[in-house]
Amino acid sequence: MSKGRVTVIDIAHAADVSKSTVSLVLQGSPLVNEATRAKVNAVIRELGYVYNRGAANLRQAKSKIVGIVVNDLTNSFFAELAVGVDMVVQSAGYVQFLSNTGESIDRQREVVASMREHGISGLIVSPARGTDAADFKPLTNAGIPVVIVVRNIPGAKVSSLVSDNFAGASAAVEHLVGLGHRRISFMGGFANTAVFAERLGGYRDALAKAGITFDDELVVATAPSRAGGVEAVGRAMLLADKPTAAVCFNDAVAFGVCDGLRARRLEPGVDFAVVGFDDVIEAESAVPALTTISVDPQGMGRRAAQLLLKQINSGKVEAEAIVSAVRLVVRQSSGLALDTTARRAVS
Amino acid sequence: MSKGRVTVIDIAHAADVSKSTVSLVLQGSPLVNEATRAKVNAVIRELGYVYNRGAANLRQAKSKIVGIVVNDLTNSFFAELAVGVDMVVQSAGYVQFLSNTGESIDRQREVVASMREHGISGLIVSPARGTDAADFKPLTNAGIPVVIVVRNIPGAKVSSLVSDNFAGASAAVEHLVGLGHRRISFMGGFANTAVFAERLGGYRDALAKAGITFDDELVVATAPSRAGGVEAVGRAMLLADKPTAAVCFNDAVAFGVCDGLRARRLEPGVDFAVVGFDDVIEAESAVPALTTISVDPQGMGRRAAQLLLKQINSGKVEAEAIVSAVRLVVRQSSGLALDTTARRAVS
DNA sequence: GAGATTATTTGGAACGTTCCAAATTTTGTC
DNA sequence: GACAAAATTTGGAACGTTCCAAATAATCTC
Repeated sequence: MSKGRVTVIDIAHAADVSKSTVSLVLQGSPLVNEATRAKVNAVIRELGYVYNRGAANLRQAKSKIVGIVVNDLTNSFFAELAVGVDMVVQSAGYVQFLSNTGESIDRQREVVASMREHGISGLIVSPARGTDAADFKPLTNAGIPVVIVVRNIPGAKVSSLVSDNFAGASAAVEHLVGLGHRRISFMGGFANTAVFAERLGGYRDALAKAGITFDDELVVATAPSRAGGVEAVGRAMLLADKPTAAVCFNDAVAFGVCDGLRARRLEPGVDFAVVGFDDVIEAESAVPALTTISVDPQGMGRRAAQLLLKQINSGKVEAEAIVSAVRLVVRQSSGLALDTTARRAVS
Repeated sequence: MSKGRVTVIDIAHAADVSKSTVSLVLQGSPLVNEATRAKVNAVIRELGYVYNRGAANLRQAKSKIVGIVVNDLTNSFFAELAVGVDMVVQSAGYVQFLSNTGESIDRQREVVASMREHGISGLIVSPARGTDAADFKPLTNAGIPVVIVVRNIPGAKVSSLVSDNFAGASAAVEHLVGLGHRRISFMGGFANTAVFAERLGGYRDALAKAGITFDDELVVATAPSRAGGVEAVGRAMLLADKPTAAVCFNDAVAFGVCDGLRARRLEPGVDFAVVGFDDVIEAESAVPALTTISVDPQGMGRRAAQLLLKQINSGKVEAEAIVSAVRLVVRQSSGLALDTTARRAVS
């Protein structure tokens, strides 16, 4: 009693009841008499008892732990996502294992295995590039619900929650066309990813609808990072028929594009229109404020967590695919209508 | 055998050995014969056995779980920190509970309690503002090592790892003085925090060493965010004797200061020198690139994790206070020497 | 106040692992 | 091939909880 941790049996002795009764109290069962409940609770506080969830799980096989693995926590988009998940998970009385894979498939496999050993009862994952659809089979086979977020994995028979990339890119193009642009570039992103394909699809579709013929040269794929954005501008500006606007793969790229423009003495939002994708937290306060497609990563995190919890509680592993609506947020980086700009430049 | 999960006993039966032997194999004990080991391992793979760490912990009272709670994961400084922790924790075979408190003391208390119930064997915490030194007493009493990072809590008898705020601010001032500045403002941060006090202390000390008298008006405390930086510039520019340079509480503030300067048609790094603090990932690629005090949050995360693991393994809870060295990284935002700038402006 | 109800409490037996002490097998020695 | 020594294997008994069936206590009914 002096050394080891305080257990339910210690409480039982001290409160002069059986361990079963203590257990009932712990679970807030209505079966126990108010007086005994009070007595037990008093002893619990007095002895500084701490509940051992591990032992409980062993018996009930139902942990209050979910796992979340993201491919790049360094990217504030994913950090926001994690925060969103954390919020709902926390208030549902769960706790989350969080791991960062840094886009490494091996690491991802390791952490998922480790989480499984630790008895997670659900998993949210933003998969590393190149993740195989079969990688989550063991989880689902064991009845552990999995929700894939952000990046879809074609063929995986698990739930997914991705943003409407097609509609987003499409809206960005429409916006630029509305401002008078016709040479619109698509900048950044790795070409062999599902997200890239979806966004590029939206871009092409909107161009077609506007009667603008698609020009291969205007899509410049680079790393989806700030540096990638800088590189993209560099390549695009080598063209004979230069673009006057760009829809970027994501906000990081968009910021890089702004940097690159400035390095060429072009002011984003004045001399060149740029639209981002994601609406990260800095997008609003940047100069110029970034016109972008808002996907509300924190909200996505919350929805993903809600979906996961729903599946955990319902006990059915039926896959559900949600595409999350996005909306265009017009700020300064896309500038005024082209005509106006032209007039200003002349005067 | 058909329904429930595969257990060590199932393996034992299938491999025709005892459960003890299986356990030995699982732990990689040298006591077991190579042939049996191979046989058991084969069966393990074949049956798709997954180790139940919960059950193991119950017996050994030694989990492979650490907790990490941060006050604001949305801030990329802390996200980086978490990634650093994750790296070493992962490769040591541990897994981490991560929770975000969003500066809420109540939430912090909740998650720490929850983590404790889940049996963490160590905790790394970047405490929410206003955390009481006594809050971690129960943990340490139970022999669970705690490492406080980033923000020190005076009086807490636990290990801590903070960056050398005094030296950092001091170096920033020296750098600016070296460039010829004499009206140097200190911008951003909440005045009632330990970190603020330390950085302001370094600032004052360096001013004194340079023979510049400290002017109260030049320290403008605001929220430690981008918006706070904008606000700070606004306030500082109301002064009769305006500053020509600023050392900022952190990089977020510094970016805000740049925004604010631009809004006033001043170019950071040309018309006004700004130095940040933290060296977040965007500092390098921003325009202008931010001169800042590099604290390498990811490195801090790694060191914190190493310290924690050391304490977990050694079994002693002796508190250790580490202050992590910082270094000045000169980029463009602090500009050229004042004279030069002046000459350029005239020409 | 006896019998029937209802409310409360309670000992085991799990859960899946590790540990211990002891049993068994193998190897070595002469 | 008998004995000792070393190597390997093995049954229980934990660990701290929850669950079940059953026991006990309290209340009601006439």
